[in-house]
Amino acid sequence: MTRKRFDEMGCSVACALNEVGDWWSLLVVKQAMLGTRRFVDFQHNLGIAKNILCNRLSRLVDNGVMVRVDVGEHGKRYEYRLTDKGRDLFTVVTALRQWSERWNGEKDTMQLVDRQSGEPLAPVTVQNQQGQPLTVRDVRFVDEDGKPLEEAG
Amino acid sequence: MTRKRFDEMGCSVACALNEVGDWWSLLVVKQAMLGTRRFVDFQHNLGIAKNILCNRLSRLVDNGVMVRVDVGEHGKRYEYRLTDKGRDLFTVVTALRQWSERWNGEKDTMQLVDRQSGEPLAPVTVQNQQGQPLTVRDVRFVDEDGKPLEEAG
DNA sequence: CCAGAAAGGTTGCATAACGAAACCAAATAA
DNA sequence: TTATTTGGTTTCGTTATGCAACCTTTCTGG
Repeated sequence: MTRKRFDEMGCSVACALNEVGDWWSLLVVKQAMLGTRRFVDFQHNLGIAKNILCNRLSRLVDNGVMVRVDVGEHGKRYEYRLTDKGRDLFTVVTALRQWSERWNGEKDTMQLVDRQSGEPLAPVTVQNQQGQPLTVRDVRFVDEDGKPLEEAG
Repeated sequence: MTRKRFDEMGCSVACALNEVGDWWSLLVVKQAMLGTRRFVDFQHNLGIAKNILCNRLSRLVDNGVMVRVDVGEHGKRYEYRLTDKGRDLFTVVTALRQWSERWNGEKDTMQLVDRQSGEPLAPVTVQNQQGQPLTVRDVRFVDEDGKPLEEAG
């Protein structure tokens, strides 16, 4: 019995979850955003089992989220770094972090600030073209022809 | 061997993933945002096994992301609806959707538009207090005292 | 009212994912 | 040279997942 495949459901959310939807992948990406690059550092900072970490890094590399860079003199020392695709997950990770802090309280000692001003970040929001924030009730789901979807039932 | 617990790692991202970090939870939430409320509708629209769906809905209710509302005349017909906490995941789901569309191409027939103007949404971004978009390189990670973190190693 | 279908689960079983620890080869440090 | 670090793989036991069958209560058609 293989896990349900999410990349053929015709849903981009499912497709994204197929790549980073397991328990560990986004945490590895988040850790990489903090500057971690070496296998052992991921292992110690996350408290993840070695085989799982090995598997996750391989999957992230296969999916183009990270790259394995050879930094050894004779080729047996590696670094794992984010690609542009991986760095682009910053929005997702930050939205998730803020959501957790809003609803579960401040459980994180770490804070993110604007490097230039030193001020904390603004809450991540969905916005329209004019930059006004939108809730899920302010949007409509339409198909490719622009017709509204009624797929509740 | 129980799964690694993410809610005691001192990381709000991990804490969030502890609640919605499995393969299915965010898809259930996304489906609820489309208007789905009934057990069988989730089942058919997602193609999820009944016991898994049952388990996920229970977990989402336990975590305050959804509520089970009794809609039967004599109490055996239910609806599952998003709470405010659940609706607040709209940002996360939308960021994930847009990320997937940017990097994996348009695999979704569905589009989100502003209900008022009918225009497509703006890309979700992390912003500073002035509303200027920030990448991961534009931010600094600091501890509670404002001192920069150097936890790469 | 009665038969059948539908809603919302639960249970059993087989397979896949996961975690901890042991083991291992190459490269580096002492 | 020996010890240690790095980046894994293997083994084994537990947990998660998928599928199908079953079960109870509630609608629905006649």
